[in-house]
Amino acid sequence: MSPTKPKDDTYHHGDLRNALIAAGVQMLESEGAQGLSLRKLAKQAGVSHNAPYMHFADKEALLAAIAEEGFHILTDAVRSAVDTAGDDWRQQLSAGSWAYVRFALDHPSHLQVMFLAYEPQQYPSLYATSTGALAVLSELIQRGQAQGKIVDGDSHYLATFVWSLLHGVATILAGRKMPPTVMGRVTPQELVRGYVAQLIRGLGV
Amino acid sequence: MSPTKPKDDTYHHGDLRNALIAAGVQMLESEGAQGLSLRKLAKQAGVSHNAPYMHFADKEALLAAIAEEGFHILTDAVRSAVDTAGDDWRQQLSAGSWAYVRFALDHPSHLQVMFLAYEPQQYPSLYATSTGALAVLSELIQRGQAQGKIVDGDSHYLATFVWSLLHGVATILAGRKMPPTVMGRVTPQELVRGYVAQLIRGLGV
DNA sequence: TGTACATCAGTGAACGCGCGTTCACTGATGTAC
DNA sequence: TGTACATCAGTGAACGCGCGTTCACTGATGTAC
Repeated sequence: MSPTKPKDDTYHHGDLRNALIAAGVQMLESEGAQGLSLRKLAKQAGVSHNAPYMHFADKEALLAAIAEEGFHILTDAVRSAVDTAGDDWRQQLSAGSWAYVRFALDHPSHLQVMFLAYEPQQYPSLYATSTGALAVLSELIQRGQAQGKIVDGDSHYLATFVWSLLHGVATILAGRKMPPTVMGRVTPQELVRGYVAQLIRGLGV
Repeated sequence: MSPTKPKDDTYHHGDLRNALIAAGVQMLESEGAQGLSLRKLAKQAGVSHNAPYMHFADKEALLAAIAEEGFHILTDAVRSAVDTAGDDWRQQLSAGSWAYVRFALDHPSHLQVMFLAYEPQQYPSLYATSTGALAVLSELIQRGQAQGKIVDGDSHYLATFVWSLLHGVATILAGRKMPPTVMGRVTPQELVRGYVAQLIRGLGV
């Protein structure tokens, strides 16, 4: 067994912190936010129920770490969708937008935990990470402005506008609140695509 | 004691169902969604801890009723803001939008409970009520179209676009995720006002 | 009007459970000499 | 290289608690006759 490998069956877990976070991500999917408990996570990580306290002050701290991981996953998903969408700027925006909403539909409980009102001073790292997707949108908008596809103006502010729209559809769809009069005619992806088109029309030069 | 008055200190509560819902609304504010329990609600309503089962099948059913009440409150707030905003259409949209977001800021835990993914078939009344604010937006947009303030097109669809934007800002602000680079310069109300202006510019004729 | 009775909306005790957290502890690891 | 020792990351038992739900029950109310 090489010393760089994660060691199994040892007294020291080696990477319990990350194992707990991973278990949390998975458990949010299978049990929902309500059913997530410290003890279950410890069990899932194959460790005694109080071992988590070596790495997290309390349950909320662990929850915050799981939320932060969610923002990493979400940001990566949006970024990679944008990066692989080809050269057309509108395509890039559309792909990134759909990636955002798809995350919400695939992981509704995770999104819910991510958008709890954590005290920013208490979890500065979470706070910093939570604007990752916004940063991607911001860059994208700057590129759109450079290419003359979209109005000039504070790109960061415009990005929050787009973010709000995306986060709204995402939450409404994930909460099953979009009325059947709309969802009967259109898939979620088509809806988002339509919104983005509307958005570009609105922000167009 | 007149027979039409709600009776105090009787064996039969008289309006326990609504009392439990009211207690729930209040408790969401004081304790958050996590801290809401059947037993506490019963206690708050001055009734034994299992009396709620006379009116609700289980905890989720009570939660759904509290969510539904939230949609009523939200819808009324938006409608009354629109109705009292004077004759200017833009003012009406702006006022209604701010009412929506303000509800989220004032009652973040209630909003959270409202947007859980309840099974629509199981709670049809909740499902119907949940689009109340959207209906108000829809009427407003139709009025805007009639007045030539805004592009033609499916008003209901356009309303979901506006709703998504509003719900997004609301959730992002309530979850304390709007970056300080934006919030340092602007109040929530100014932000929403700016978004609405941007929206009208985008949807303008 | 008085009475019997069905129905409704509560009570109080009890269930089993899983929770977050604390405590004293111990095995594994790394390092100074 | 070997050894002593500090430090770190776990364990296992125990705490007190509040939870949702079930059960057998009882008081209050309305109605048929």
